[in-house]
Formats: sequence, C-alpha cells, structure tokens
Amino acid sequence: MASKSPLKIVSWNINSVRLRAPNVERFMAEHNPDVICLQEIKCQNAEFPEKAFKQMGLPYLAVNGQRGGHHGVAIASREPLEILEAPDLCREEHARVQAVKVAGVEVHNIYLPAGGDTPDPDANEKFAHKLDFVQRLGNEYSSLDGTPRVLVGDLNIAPHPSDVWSHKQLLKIVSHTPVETEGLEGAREAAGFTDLARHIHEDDQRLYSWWSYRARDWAASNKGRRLDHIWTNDEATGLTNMDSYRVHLAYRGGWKPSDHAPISIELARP
DNA sequence: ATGGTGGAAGGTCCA
Repeated sequence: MASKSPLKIVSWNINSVRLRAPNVERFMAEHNPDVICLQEIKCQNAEFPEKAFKQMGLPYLAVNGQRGGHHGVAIASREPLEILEAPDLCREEHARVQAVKVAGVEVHNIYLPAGGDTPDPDANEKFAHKLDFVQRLGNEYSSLDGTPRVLVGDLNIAPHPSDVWSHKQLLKIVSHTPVETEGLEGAREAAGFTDLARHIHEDDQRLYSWWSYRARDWAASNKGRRLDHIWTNDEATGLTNMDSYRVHLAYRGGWKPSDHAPISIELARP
C-alpha cells in the first residue's frame, strides 16, 4: 500500500529550474521519488514551472524564489506539504532556506553560500557570510524538538578528505578549507545530525556530488567534490534505509546537465 | 599563474 511505501527524498542543485525542468521530468520517470528538494532554482516564485511539475507527478510545491536570477530553493512533492517557518540562517536575506513537513517528516532544504574565491573572512565578505551561515546552522538546529527531521541541500562544503579529489591540493580552496570543514562538522554534531553518506560509506570511499563545468571532460578527470548532503536527526536516522543512499551520476551527464548530481535516500514513514 | 564553463540578467554577477 502507498502508506507503507518508503518516503524517497531527493536533493538536487538544479542550476535553473526553468531550463532543466525536463531533467527533473526524466528523473521522475526513472526513479519516481516522493519529494524533490531543489537548490539554485534561479527564478522568482511566479516564474516557477508549476505546470510541468504537476504533470510529472509533483503537484505540491513550496517555492522560495528570489529576484535577480540568483539562488532560490523549492520543494516539490507527490503528497501534501505543510510549510514551516525556516530557521534564520542567512543574514543577507537571500532565498536559501525553507522547511516543510511531509508524511510526518520535517524536510529542511538549504542552499549554503558558496563563499567566493578567497578563503579569508576579512578580505572576502562572501566568505564571512558563509562562515556566519554555518555558525547559525549549528545554533538554530540545536534546540529543536524530536520530530523526525531531514536536512538536505547544497552545503558548498566537502568536509572529509575523501569528499574531494585531492585533499592536499584543496586545503586552501574554498569548500575544503579547515575553517569550513571543521565548522560544518561542528555545526552538524552540535545539532545532533548524522551525515548519511559518511555513516554508510567508510572514509576510504571517495564520494562526490559536484564536478566543475570547467573541466574538459568531467568524467575522465573526475575532479569532484561532495558538496551535497543528506543529514538526519536520530529520530529520522532510525527510519532510514541505509542501503538506499544514491548519488545519481547519470544526471551529471546527458542533456544540459547541472554541475551537481542528484542524491537520494529512502525512509520508512513514521 | 591563469583560465577554463554555465545561467540569467541586461551591458555583469554569481557560481
């Protein structure tokens, strides 16, 4: 019965939802998830391709878009969503955070600031903003109740050495500097979340979810980073089917791909 | 040491 089927949740930095609605449609046809959390939708609320999503079987939408073609997050669902107040994580008031409750599970969708090129908060305001966002993340999620809670999104930090193609060569590159990786791990632990990918896979297993557009051949060079994450609180960890974690590599290729691959997990319904 | 690509906006920013 539908009520006993697992809840399949996807996180995907789509890099323009208007351009890539067909990619989402293909994913739906192939994997049939219940909830898709998108980041970098790059449109305003009224511009979201609502009709296409309804037609592909995701009629329930929570859209947090932004003017100017930047940022923006959305959650699309097969079943009804209750929109929740999201934690105040972004001091710049970008559209980067949203939260819903679906099938008894809280789903938080986050697009953490990339942080610019210079990993120095005094010289680079974007990096300072990124660190502030991480700090708030740890604080805000430390005091919530024990509802099953899943936090997903593009966190723009690859915390483990095996989350990047070269730990040594990326130590001074934004996304893998110690202040970011230690900050994110500290925030996650303070808030009581489990990083599912690293709970499932040993640290000698390299895991990536993003490959730059700038490589001549992203698959051949394989210089990836794990920037996209699925975290669960203890209540949700207990519902998680650990064998179901996937990075959907095929969607980094194909027609006009995003530079991020979708990742997914399945949970038993509470 | 540099520039490489991509999207959207709009004559440049963000990633």
